[in-house]
Amino acid sequence: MRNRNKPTRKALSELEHLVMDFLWPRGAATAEQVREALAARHPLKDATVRTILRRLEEKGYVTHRTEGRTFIYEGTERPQNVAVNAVRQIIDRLCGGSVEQLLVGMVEHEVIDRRELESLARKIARRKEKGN
Amino acid sequence: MRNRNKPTRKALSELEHLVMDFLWPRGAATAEQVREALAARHPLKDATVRTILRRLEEKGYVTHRTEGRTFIYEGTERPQNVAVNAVRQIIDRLCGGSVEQLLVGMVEHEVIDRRELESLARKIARRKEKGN
DNA sequence: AGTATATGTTACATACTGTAACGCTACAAT
DNA sequence: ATTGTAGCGTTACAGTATGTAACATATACT
Repeated sequence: MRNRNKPTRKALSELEHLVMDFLWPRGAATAEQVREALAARHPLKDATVRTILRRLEEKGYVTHRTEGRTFIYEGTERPQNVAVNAVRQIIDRLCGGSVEQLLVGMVEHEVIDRRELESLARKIARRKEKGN
Repeated sequence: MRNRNKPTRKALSELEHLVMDFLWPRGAATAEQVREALAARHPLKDATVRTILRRLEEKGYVTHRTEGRTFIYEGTERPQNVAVNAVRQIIDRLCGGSVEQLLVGMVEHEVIDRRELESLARKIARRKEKGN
């Protein structure tokens, strides 16, 4: 019901996503490390990788600090947060703002089983009961 | 855990979304009716509207049948289904495939309250118990 | 000084979006 | 039968996004 107005970052492109997939679990990395990591499935010149990193920074998904003359990039937000923001928008645009509608749909489409959902919800409710 | 492989339709652009926002609750409409509906907030030439409808059809969001020489457009899928597919992808790409991660995030970011979630889940579990 | 390395700047083809003009055809009114 | 009109088909075109990278520059070693 409420509406926490997050800055609504621009969406990630496919390649940008690939980079984040490496950066997120990893925490931080240099352009060269990113390039090496992607090299197997997606070989790119270093200039290309740096372009992507720069664009990611423009979009607000990463920041960098300098260490010597090397840029160390790091995600600004955890992927789940990005996920939540995206889902929030989906709920607003496609489910008339109703989380219930989404959950019902997810159960109907077997994204999650109704029993699983119930036990998960219970677990989350308990877990959050005291002290975050 | 399972992975119902939906065709992964291309995402809706802003304007396409506007059109669907009219088409979905409405059920079906002609290009002209769409144009009239959007006219207030977003005046467009009929050719433009028809372009959008054609693109929507290419993307698989609508179909049309002919009535006389007029095209009647209609959504192929309910918005909640589109939502569920989108969320499915988000879960895969951003939550490591874990619905739980998403739900936890949603509670943490107050997209839904933990108690609400629990009671909703309970309600859904009950409701779906018999029938369907 | 020369070489390797890291960043800065600029480019460019393709695709996607918003926007629409122009042209053709079938039906309605004269 | 002629012609205006409503409605579709085809084509266009500028702006932005995306994938991809070359070339220029600065700096740190050797």
